[in-house]
Amino acid sequence: MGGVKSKRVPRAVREQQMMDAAVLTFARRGYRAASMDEIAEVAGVSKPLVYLYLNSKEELFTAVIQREAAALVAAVRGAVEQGAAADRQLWSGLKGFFAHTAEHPEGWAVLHQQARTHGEPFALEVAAMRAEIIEFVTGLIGAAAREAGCDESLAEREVSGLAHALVGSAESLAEWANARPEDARPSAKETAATLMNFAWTGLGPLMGGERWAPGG
Amino acid sequence: MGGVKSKRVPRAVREQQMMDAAVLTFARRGYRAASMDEIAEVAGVSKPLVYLYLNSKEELFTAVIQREAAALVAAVRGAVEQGAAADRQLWSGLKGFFAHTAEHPEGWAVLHQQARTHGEPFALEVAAMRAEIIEFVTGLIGAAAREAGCDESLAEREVSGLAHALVGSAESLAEWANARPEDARPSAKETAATLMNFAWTGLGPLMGGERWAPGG
Amino acid sequence: MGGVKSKRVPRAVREQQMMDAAVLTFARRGYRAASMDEIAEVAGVSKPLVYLYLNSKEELFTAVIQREAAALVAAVRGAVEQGAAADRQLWSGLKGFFAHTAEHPEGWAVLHQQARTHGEPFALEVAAMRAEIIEFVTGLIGAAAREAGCDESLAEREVSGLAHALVGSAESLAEWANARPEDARPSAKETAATLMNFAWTGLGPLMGGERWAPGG
Amino acid sequence: MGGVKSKRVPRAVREQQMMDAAVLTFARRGYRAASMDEIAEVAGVSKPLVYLYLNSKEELFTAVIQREAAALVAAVRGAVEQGAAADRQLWSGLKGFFAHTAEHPEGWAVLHQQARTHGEPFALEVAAMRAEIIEFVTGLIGAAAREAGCDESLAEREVSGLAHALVGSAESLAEWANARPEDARPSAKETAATLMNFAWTGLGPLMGGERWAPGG
DNA sequence: AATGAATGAGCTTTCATTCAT
DNA sequence: GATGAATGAAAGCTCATTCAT
Repeated sequence: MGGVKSKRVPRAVREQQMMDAAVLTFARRGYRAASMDEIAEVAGVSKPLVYLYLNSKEELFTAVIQREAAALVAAVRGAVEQGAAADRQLWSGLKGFFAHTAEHPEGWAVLHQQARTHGEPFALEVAAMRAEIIEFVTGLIGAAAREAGCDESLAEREVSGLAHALVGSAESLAEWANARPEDARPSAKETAATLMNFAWTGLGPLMGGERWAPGG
Repeated sequence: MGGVKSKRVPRAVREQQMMDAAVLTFARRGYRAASMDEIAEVAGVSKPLVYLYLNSKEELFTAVIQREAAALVAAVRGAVEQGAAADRQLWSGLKGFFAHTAEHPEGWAVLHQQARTHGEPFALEVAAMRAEIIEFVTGLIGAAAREAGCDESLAEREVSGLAHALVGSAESLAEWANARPEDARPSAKETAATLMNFAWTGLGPLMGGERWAPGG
Repeated sequence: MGGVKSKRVPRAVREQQMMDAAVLTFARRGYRAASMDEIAEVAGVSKPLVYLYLNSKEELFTAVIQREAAALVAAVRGAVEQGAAADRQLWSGLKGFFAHTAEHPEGWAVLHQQARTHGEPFALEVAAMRAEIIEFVTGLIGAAAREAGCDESLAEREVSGLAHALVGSAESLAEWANARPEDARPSAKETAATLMNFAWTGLGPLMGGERWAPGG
Repeated sequence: MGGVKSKRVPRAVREQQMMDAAVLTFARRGYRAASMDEIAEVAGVSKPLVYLYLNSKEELFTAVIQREAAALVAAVRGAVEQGAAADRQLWSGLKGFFAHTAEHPEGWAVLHQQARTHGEPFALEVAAMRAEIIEFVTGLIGAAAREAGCDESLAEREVSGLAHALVGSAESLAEWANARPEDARPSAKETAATLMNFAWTGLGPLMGGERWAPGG
């Protein structure tokens, strides 16, 4: 591996190559089992160069987490139909989320599986990203409540729980979708639809035949 | 830990002590970062004894996973009100689930965070347990559909997605609840209620003021 | 392994069982790689009992070497036709030697391969046995010289070298014979004949058509 | 040992230093008892470097065996007077053999004592080298037979036995010579002469006063 | 006469990290 | 900008040996 030997590459580019290699390797082996040797080899450079640019395994991992987290948030934010109704905003955001996690399965695996399970410093990094998304969803739920004209009926705390449940189920579904064999893997749209039906309509009404549908 | 030095303990007992220590240590450090030295120390025995009884780190981890998975499944099964309506069964099962994960946070962390992220052999162990629960939930959704008189309206595949979404959101909530500071941690009942409202009623109806409530 | 569980066996018998197990295990694994655990298991007893009777791995090995060495010397001495001509004595002694090493391949392997290659204390034990045999052979060569009427013609030192060469070649042949596949393994008599032709007649005369034969 | 601290040595050189150290240590302690720690220390490097270059104890041992075997075969081949009469060829080859084993006692000990007694993979390595030499000796015996005009008189199988006996006795003598105290150690020439007298002339004729001598 | 329970010490191996060029 | 050479520290695992019964 390591592809074509390309010497004398500018620092910024090399750093990205190293982080790409790191994402792959962390996803494949797990944080601890991934060795700097393998990362360097996959990146096609010598180990000292990795240290020269990224300083240490911890810093490298942190850098990777931050890069992947930022990319994910950007993808979601970019997908949301700003100004639309709450359910439409959620729907579009979810499509963006599932599309990104499907296109970057290793990045998602690093964020969702590795970063959260290998010590506080890394977990906090992910928590920060998650907080951003939770805040966004919380806002949406509040907006939906106002749209429905039900002021005060939802306690702050209840909303927080709901937002966590929603985000959590989205994360679970993303992992589940990526783990499926390629030929049975649902599209981002399908996954988002499943979640909207589940979370917006609710199982009870669903049983009664109701469905959520992307409205006007 | 390490507690009182109790020498000459029968094998069966020592094995449980070792597995207790292992659960704690795997949860605290992660599978790879947990050292057999630390596990032995926490168990209050020498390392060779751990190897004598549990053979290797992998086997110890597997044994731990199996024990914790069995305990969790037993807790959920034991909590379900058999014969009740589908929503009541789900409600009681969820209470059992959240109660168990709250009482055994390390066991839950090992199952949810460690076992699934450190290689196929371990992940498969958890997958087997998960399959058991998914099957149960799938059955409940089917029952609910029949109760509501909506034959055929739910495709096999849609049900599977919904079951995954439900179980996934329960897992996420359990993790979230356990991660909260102790004084802000919701009770199992509260967490179960949040999830029932979210998943059974649905966000849409919820906004309209509807609530799910444990019916007669 | 370990055969039938026979409890409460007198010490002398148990010790022999243990040494049998040790011979087998040392031959199979080598001195260092043979574990006291395996020896105890093969002997069908618990490890502490081995220590109670044989004290340590070193002492066990020493005891094994001494027993096997004594048995081999006894076999050779018993086979020699006392009073016969020198070449007949050698011939009968060699037959005894090859017969014993063929019937006790593990014992021979321990003496020849293990005892000599794992430190002075053990090597000396074998050297003592070897000295006994070398002395016997040296005597035979001296006798042969007298029979042939060639006094003084053989220096002390030359005789010693010849005796070593003869014994060494016998040892090599024994190892070689035991290492052959069972169906191609020569009998003790055949091996002894090969050696007599080689060592007594000599390759030169042999080429001229001469052969050694067990004379009257 | 460990000698002068010479830092930053090219890999090829270091590898030879490590193998030198390994030969010494394996000969002194035996394969199993030799620790990688001691080998590294004798080589004057850190243990990880030994692993970096030689990969594992098994591979290191194999590399050592192959190097020493090749050196021994080269020494013998180089010493043989090609084209001379069969006995002269044998005589010169033996001198080369005993000279090499005397100059490289540790290498010889590793080949003869350690490699053959620590498991198939290593034993096969030595067997391959031995087969080369046996083949050479077999050829010589055949040539001698032709020179003496005795066609057909020697069965294939008998020749094989004789070659093994000859090589075996040479090996035994080499070991014996190296084991003697330095002041009583025979020269390579003396040892070769002893063996020629023993093996070529034969004890019987020898007793009658005949001697083998390096002919014209 | 015999054993289940237990350990100190040591081994092979790996890894994150640095130095000198 | 880039690397071959090198290591301190620790991890998983095993073994000879002993204690208490």
